[in-house]
Amino acid sequence: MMRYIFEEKNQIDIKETRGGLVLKHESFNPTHIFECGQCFNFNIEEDGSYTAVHLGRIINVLQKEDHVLIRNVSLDEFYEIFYDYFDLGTDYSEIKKDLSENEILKTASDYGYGIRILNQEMFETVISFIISANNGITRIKNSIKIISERYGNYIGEYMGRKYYAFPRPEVLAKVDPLELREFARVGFRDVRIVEASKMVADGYLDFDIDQTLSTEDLKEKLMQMPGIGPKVADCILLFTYHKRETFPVDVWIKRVMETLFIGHEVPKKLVDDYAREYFGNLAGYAQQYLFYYGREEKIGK
DNA sequence: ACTCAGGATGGTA
DNA sequence: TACCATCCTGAG
Repeated sequence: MMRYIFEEKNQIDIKETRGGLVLKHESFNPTHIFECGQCFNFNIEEDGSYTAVHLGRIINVLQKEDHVLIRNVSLDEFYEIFYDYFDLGTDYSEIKKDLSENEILKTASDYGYGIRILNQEMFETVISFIISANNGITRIKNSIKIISERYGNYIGEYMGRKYYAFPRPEVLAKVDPLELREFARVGFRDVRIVEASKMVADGYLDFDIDQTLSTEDLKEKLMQMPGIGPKVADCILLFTYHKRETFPVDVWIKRVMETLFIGHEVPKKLVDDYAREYFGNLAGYAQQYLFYYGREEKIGK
């Protein structure tokens, strides 16, 4: 496992220029990172760049010919906040190499080259994936946007658009579910969101303590919260708690696994067992490559 | 007009 | 323990 980890931050090639930060990296593709289904906090600009909000900062990322241009953050901010967010301490070329021993994963990881798993903020991830239950990406993003605009703090403007931070748990905990439903269009997820917010506001989750729990125990703990079942819990484990051996099974990844690996329809739990057995501690990465590849290419559909 | 979407929940067998 | 109908909403 250690061989996938870089130890020094200075191993990435990034320089400050007047146009922004120039990042030269063999495994970093903004489109694949933001469109592979792991996050909902970004906005696509006219020039093809992605603007995302993370921990109260607005960052813009644009793919150029031989580098990635990162705008609106200083080099210090980048190292301080976004190095971890973009998981830059992990060696994805090594992960791809290992996964590529399997032909299907070679195809999928070549297809989704430059995907990186974002290390996202806890509360925002919890609420975002509670909203994601039986929901579509467009509507999920829209709900989160409205919640931020209505209950979050104003951060600033970028490329003509105003941005707001995702609200703190204490704020969402006091919101009337009916109001949430009316404005954010979250439907039957309204009470789940407020109740889960109350638990987080009361300190039910603690990143450092939770981190010491086994993946299995932490999953059970997460599933005690309203709106969090097996799949949502897995997403939180993978995208917030760095539990990369997790393999969230949604309808897409289920179809992909049944079509490309298993050969016939099986219950979701079996897909999970199969994948975790097959991919081991790289299951989370494999899931992202397979999900992106499968959804874009409509595999099994 | 109509289906169904990146599941969770509560009830039933 | 394993299934199953039901749950808001609106994009396609």
